Amino acid sequence: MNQLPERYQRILEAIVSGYIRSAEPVGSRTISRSGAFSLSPATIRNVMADLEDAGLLCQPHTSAGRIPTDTGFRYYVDHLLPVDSGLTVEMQEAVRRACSRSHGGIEDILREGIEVLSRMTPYVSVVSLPHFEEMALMHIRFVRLNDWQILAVIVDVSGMVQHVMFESGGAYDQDDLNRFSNLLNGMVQGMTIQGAKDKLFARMRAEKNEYDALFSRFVEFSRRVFDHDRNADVMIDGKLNLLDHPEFADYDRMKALFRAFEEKSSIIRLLDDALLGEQMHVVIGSENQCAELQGCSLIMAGYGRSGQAMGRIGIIGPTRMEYSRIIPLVKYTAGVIDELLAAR
Amino acid sequence: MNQLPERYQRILEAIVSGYIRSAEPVGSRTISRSGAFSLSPATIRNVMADLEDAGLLCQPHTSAGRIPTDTGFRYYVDHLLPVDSGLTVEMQEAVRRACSRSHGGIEDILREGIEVLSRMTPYVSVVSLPHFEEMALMHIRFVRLNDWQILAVIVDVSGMVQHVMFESGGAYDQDDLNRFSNLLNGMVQGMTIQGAKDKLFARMRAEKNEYDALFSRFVEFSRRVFDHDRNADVMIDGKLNLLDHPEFADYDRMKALFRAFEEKSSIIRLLDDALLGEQMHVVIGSENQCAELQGCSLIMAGYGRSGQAMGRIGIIGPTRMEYSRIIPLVKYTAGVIDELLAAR
DNA sequence: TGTTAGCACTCATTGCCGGGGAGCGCCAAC
DNA sequence: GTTGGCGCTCCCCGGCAATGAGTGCTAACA
Repeated sequence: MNQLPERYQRILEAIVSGYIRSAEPVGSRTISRSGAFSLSPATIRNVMADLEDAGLLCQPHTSAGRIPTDTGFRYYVDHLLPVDSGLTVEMQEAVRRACSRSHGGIEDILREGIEVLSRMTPYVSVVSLPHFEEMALMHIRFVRLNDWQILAVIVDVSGMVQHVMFESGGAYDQDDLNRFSNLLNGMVQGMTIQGAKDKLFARMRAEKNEYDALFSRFVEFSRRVFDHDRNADVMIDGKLNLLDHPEFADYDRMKALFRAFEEKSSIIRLLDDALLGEQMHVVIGSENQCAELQGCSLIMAGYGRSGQAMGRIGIIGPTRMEYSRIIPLVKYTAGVIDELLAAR
Repeated sequence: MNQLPERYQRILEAIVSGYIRSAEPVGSRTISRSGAFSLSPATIRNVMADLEDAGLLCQPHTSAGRIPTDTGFRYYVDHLLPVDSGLTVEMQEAVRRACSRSHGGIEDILREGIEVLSRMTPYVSVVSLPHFEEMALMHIRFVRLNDWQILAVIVDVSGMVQHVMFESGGAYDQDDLNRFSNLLNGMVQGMTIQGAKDKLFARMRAEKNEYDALFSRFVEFSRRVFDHDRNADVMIDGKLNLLDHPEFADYDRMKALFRAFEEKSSIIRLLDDALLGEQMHVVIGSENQCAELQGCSLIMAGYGRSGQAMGRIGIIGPTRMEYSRIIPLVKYTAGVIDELLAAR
């Protein structure tokens, strides 16, 4: 989209932010009387007609005001967003306090993060967890629960803990398991789950040692951890917020939306699709391919440690979203998470 | 409620099940033509007027058919429920297969349980987890993650696993921690969390041993596990099912309902309120005190091990619910869970 | 005494119509 | 390039009548 003349930009900006505020089509009179322009409605109408020809505005029906098209919102986000971020010190404080409250693993930090986001905005907040299989292993340990059950606890460097319970199929006391844990730790520490799995299988074929039976059992049962439910890879908070927006007042629309949140898979795809390289990513309206999420925009930012992207945190709302406030907010939140991860 | 004459019972039964099927007020003509009675609409009307006087039926407006009141549903459930349970062998099989699929802890079993319930019915399924604090401890173990972080893994007899991460505040190698784990296990195994906490505090005051610093740290940080979020004590599945029922087509009503599911606290209260002694418990319509859940009924059953109640599993739906199918289904599911718990 | 047919009545729902109002496009004038 | 004016379109809303389902009541019948 090539640059628009100054006046056109200002009028587009007025229409977009007016529409964001009111959720109603914006008419020429409204803009003329807003005081920002000393132009008559007729003049504004001419400009609006041109903006409509350019595909930035549209009319719900012949005699209604204009609303921005997705392209119009895109132009607004790319060129017209107020530099004054609208991110107050109070908001920054709230985000930082919430995220720092948790002393637990990364999962807790992220949960607090989306929780504060959906409390501070009238939208839905989402976050994708680090992909467990791709993370580096920090620790594996086996715990003897009783004669026949063993618990394997697996911790990755980001502090995510997974556990899997399996039948031991033999008599092992805790000292056996401790030795085995130490052995395993020495072998796989720092590797990814996938890498560890490969190495273990290779080693298993190569040597027959005393831990063989237990060991193959562990590999077998740990598949439940490794091939774990991808739906658990995303957390969502504030779904109810969306019910307050007039664009979702339609029952079927709302149903589709909640179905998407329940399924989670389309949300995961949406978060994953964005190039992990970019810091901020804004998907506007029909730019997302998910049928249930038509009419929604998604603002997201990557988080991670030492430059390594681990996942994305973001906000989903109606296309008519307060971009000027949400974009810096999401960006700031991702930054806070980065800091907290770096400090571990 | 005293016993009604045979004909009154049969007509009430016809109205209730008709209303359950159609969600529409049932008129005298409909019943007369259903074939079950060789009575004219006029006669039926007389009976219906009497049933209305008795408080079992009501009319949405003067010239509409009748719908059952909550009292009417209660009478239906208590006296008229078909003995033929409506629980097919296929349904039993499906429940058993789903619950047995998980080889993990009790949490997985329960998750599969409510998942199959909400797939087999058009309602919401809920389950309360065993109260962690009241469960007997099976195992505590400490894992050294790195120089400054320690992970405590706590397993209760039902197989629920909780973990808490804390700063060690000193140098401990894994062997230290193993010794400490063994010591602790010897002390608290079989006790409830609450009992263990009390004992640990007493012991801490009495003796000063080499693990003191670490130990007090563990107690301090484990409060996060012990005083954990009660919202996690209930799982809910199939919320979307409710959107298909006409009684929740009203936007505000639906909003309130989803808010209740998001908050979870009222669901927990509802599940907890029922006397744990009773096997089956049916709460009909306004019998529940929760404002957001007006117009809903709840059918629940206790599950547990060796006669000891651990929690409750149930189904929430509109007052107009298929009681004849759901009551035996919930009962059966709870039974399957009992069996699986007994087998561990 | 229980059952039935008939009739008048009530009330929600639906479709239709017309007025009011918001907003636009176009045009002519400045 | 800007403005005022005019006619036009379309949504929205209230009123109105027709429809239909279902009731209560009453009188007649077995």
